[in-house]
Amino acid sequence: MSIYETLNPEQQKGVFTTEGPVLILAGAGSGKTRVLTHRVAYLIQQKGVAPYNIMAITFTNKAAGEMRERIDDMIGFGAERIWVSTFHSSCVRILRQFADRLGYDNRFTIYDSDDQKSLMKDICKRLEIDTKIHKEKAFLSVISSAKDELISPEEFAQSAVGDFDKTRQAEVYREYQARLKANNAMDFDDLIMKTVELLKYDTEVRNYYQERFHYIMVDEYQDTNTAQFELVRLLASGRENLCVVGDDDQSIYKFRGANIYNILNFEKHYPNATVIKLEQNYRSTGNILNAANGVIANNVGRKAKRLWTQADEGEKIYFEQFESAYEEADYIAKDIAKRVRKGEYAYGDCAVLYRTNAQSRLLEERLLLSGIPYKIVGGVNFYGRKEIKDLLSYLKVVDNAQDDLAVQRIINVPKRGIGATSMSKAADYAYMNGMQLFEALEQVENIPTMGRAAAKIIPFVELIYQFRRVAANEGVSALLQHIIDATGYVEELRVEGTDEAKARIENIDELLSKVVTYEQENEEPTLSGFLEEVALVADIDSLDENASYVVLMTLHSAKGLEFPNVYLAGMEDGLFPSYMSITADNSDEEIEEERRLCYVGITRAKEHLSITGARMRMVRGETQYHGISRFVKEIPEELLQGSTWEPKPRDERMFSNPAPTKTSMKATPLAAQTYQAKNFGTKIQKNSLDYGEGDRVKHIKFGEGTVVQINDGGRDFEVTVEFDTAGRKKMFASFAKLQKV
DNA sequence: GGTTTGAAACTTTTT
DNA sequence: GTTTCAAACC
Repeated sequence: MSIYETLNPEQQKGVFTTEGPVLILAGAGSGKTRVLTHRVAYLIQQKGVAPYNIMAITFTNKAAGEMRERIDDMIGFGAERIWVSTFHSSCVRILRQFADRLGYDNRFTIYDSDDQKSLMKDICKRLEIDTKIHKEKAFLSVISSAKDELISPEEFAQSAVGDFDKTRQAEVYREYQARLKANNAMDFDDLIMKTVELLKYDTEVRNYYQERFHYIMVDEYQDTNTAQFELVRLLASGRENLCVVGDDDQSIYKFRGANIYNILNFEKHYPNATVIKLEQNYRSTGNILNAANGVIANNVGRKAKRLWTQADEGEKIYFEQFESAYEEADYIAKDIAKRVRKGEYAYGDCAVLYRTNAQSRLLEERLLLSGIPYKIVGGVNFYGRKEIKDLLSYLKVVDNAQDDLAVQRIINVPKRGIGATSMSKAADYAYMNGMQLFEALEQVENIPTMGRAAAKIIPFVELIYQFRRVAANEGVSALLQHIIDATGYVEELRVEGTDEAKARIENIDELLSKVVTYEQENEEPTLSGFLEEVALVADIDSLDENASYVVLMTLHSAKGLEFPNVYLAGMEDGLFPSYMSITADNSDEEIEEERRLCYVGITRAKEHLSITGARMRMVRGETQYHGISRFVKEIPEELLQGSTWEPKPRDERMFSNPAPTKTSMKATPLAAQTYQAKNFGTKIQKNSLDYGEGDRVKHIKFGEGTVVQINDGGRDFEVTVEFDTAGRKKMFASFAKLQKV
């Protein structure tokens, strides 16, 4: 029996239709990855296509890795010659080869959003723009959108004529781009845009890649932006053996420039396209699927389709609205613990999904208290940590002397007595003479305004020279170790001795082992190669599905994943859909995007789905009151169990408005449902302390300790605790949430 | 030049 | 509730 017989007829069609443009509309859980991997196998085994001629593009490294692994299993030898990678790494690979044709050095640096922000800050200073009025972030977002649409600084300036604000943006954009180039750096958007430029204007390069890639496949096509569309179009032009897979109902990255019309209008771009719909779902139970269908049916402007399954109805969806976010988190933690205890699920089968990263804190607290192993995806990226960025900046300076930003970052880390004044003198001198910062530092004795600081700068320059000599003779890991030793970075942390410093050292150790892994896994490890790999990883890439912990993440991060037991937390109007989307000018569109996000969330669940919300929740230190998310009300009622959204008896002192009934809620304008009340619910129960001086207590972060002193601070008690490991801390009783042991 | 302190902004989502 | 950033102080 051939491997293709296990596929359903539509999936087979997707595999066997190899020539010409193909659009596969693949609903959630319809086996699109199976189709893509089988398609690759079919091309190689049945059509005799060389692996070398096949390209598959995804959005995350994780997706690319999984696809590569599955293809490896199917065809074995030769699979490594296929290009399976993300948009960004594909582009870097092309640019490392040909960036010199655009006037860059092929060893360019990749700037992350932190780097972008520092650069922008500097530019605003140079252009004398008051960042109190015009935010750096606003400029960056304008520039990013322009790049997504392939609008160059020059074109932007032309379209800005007569518009004062836009003219200023154009100037910033031009300067920003000039500085990136001077620093021999590209931001994320540049990676795509510059590759498109290269393919568009350099016939030789275009021909080279068009000759190379005979068959191109793109995953998650609904999330491509204009630049990515153009990139794919250029690579595929000629043969046009282009197969795109996507689901318009799962398009959730509009804010990042994703153009939903890329998928909706695919048949217009390619009139001879074959369109295949995968509507059979192999993931979820009937109830979960019907809930998802019920919600998404409220969107207009989508391709008609309806997912179905052969699976049983399964359990009903559990829904409950809690009084506070605290109780909600408590319920989720207890429910997970209960199900694991009963042997129903392992920790690794459970995922908690939410709209915003900020929601993770409460959940984390409860899980920690219940002793449930968990992992939070997103939030602070490993490579975003200070100590990691510092060390990476050393590597960057060694690799690319033009990277002013990296020089700026490390010149006084660890402290060398080179302060802001000296650095701005050096930066001004470099700016005046059209040289890079490091060049200016190399000839610091020529900087007239520089006084005694010069004596401190010379050893720094020498240090970098020394690192370069090491880099020339030894591997990346040896270089990094040398940098750590020579700068005394870890030593300084060790002397500090605090828990935070210890955590930093651990992170640095992890960085070292990542370098070693990189060296082992690559045939030709290089410093640039390592830095590139580091720049392009996303947090989700590190997720291991077989691990035994509960996963907490945003709905966005959850796309493409599946779990037997899923919790959708914070299903409240004003949080999800977000207040921003409800009040936006184009509210209808924004709400539809949120609804797609909800659809993504529901369809992550295989067997069991719990939907929860809270009436009361702290947002930015302010207590807010929310009604139940409108999306919950779009789920057919017969699919739900648990408490429905009938209002519960409520505390009259807290709510002066009459409780909305089920029918009146639908009619009530939103503003009435989502109101804020300052200082409500934050009153402290002053007599509620169940511990006293001398008692043993437990704190979430600091562990156990002894209460030394309790002071009546008026509105709250101020408690001093001597912790066994963390030392003496003073804290307010209402915040510390100490527990008597 | 470095450290401390207080105010202000922040949160929608990220390759 | 947390983080970031500037001013004031050492």
